[in-house]
Amino acid sequence: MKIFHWGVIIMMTKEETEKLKQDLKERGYKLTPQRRAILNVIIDNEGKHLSPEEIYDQVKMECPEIGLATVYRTVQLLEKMGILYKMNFDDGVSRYELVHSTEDHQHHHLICLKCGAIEEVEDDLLEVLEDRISKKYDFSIENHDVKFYGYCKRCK
Amino acid sequence: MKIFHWGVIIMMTKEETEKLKQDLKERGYKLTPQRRAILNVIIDNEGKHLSPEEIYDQVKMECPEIGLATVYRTVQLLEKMGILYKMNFDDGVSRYELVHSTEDHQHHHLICLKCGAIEEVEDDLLEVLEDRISKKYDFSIENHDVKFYGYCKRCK
DNA sequence: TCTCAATTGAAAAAAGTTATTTTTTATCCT
DNA sequence: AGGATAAAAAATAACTTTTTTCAATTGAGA
Repeated sequence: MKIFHWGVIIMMTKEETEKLKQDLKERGYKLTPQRRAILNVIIDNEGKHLSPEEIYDQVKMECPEIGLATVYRTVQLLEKMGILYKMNFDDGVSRYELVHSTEDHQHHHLICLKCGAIEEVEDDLLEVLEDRISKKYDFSIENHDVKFYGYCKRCK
Repeated sequence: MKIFHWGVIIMMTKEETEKLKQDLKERGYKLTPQRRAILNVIIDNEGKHLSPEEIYDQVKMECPEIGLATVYRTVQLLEKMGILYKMNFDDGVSRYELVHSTEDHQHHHLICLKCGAIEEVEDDLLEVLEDRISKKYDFSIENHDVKFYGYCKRCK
């Protein structure tokens, strides 16, 4: 386990690594050091919503010869496997976060218009609205994407 | 008024054109034929959520010598003036729609995962949720972006 | 260890968007 | 109307993010 000045770096446990290896194998994919390193960076930065470029910068510390294309390919793969969720905060890059297997709906995001901070909101409360829309528009809802723009406690 | 095989093309009325001219003048901008043509295309295609490229293709019928950069500059300007709203449906391009001055909140969108159709939903119903979030997270909400992904009546 | 398909890094290409430069034009002022 | 002037347009280049190509490498299983 590596320790940096700002705190403890969380890594995948042996069991998590085995689970990942298994998931990949089932689909005919391989567990390479690059893929493990990329996923580690994402786990280490939970809640930060890293872009491919940012993941690349971090992962190069562990894996200096890695290419940016590999990062793009890997996050795409992890998204397809349901391990990552791709999001867009209109800042010109795509950002990824870990899918929390405990939640059944995608959580909401609060985006500060001044400092750009992104906060996650567990609260859901959309069931009533979704039910109403499903019926009124004859549309079966699979997922939602809810963002609130405004000013955070530090900026308002 | 031009008639095409698929129906009637709606244009800005004299009054609307005058209003636009006025709005532009107040900010030191000019009403050029290109800007008028671009806005006409957007009005003609209400509900279609055109991308800059799509606007460009349409506007070239009226204005064959126009450049794509002019379309980009114009939609940016119209967005800054509060006439257009920029949106992102994760299909790789930004899309624009007219701001409806009658509604006080941005409406929601239903996006079909199969055919890609985008439907607008007037229903709001987010006040309760927004109140709760404002208090719980000490975050003042200015706007929201709510998308529901699923299957439309034709595809489900 | 051997084989083979999957994966990688490097570079080029694509795709979307923005900036630069020169020329044109809409508006304002007599 | 005509002329000055600042804004806008066209054309092109540049830029940014993401994807593709391809030869070389490597992981996983026999």
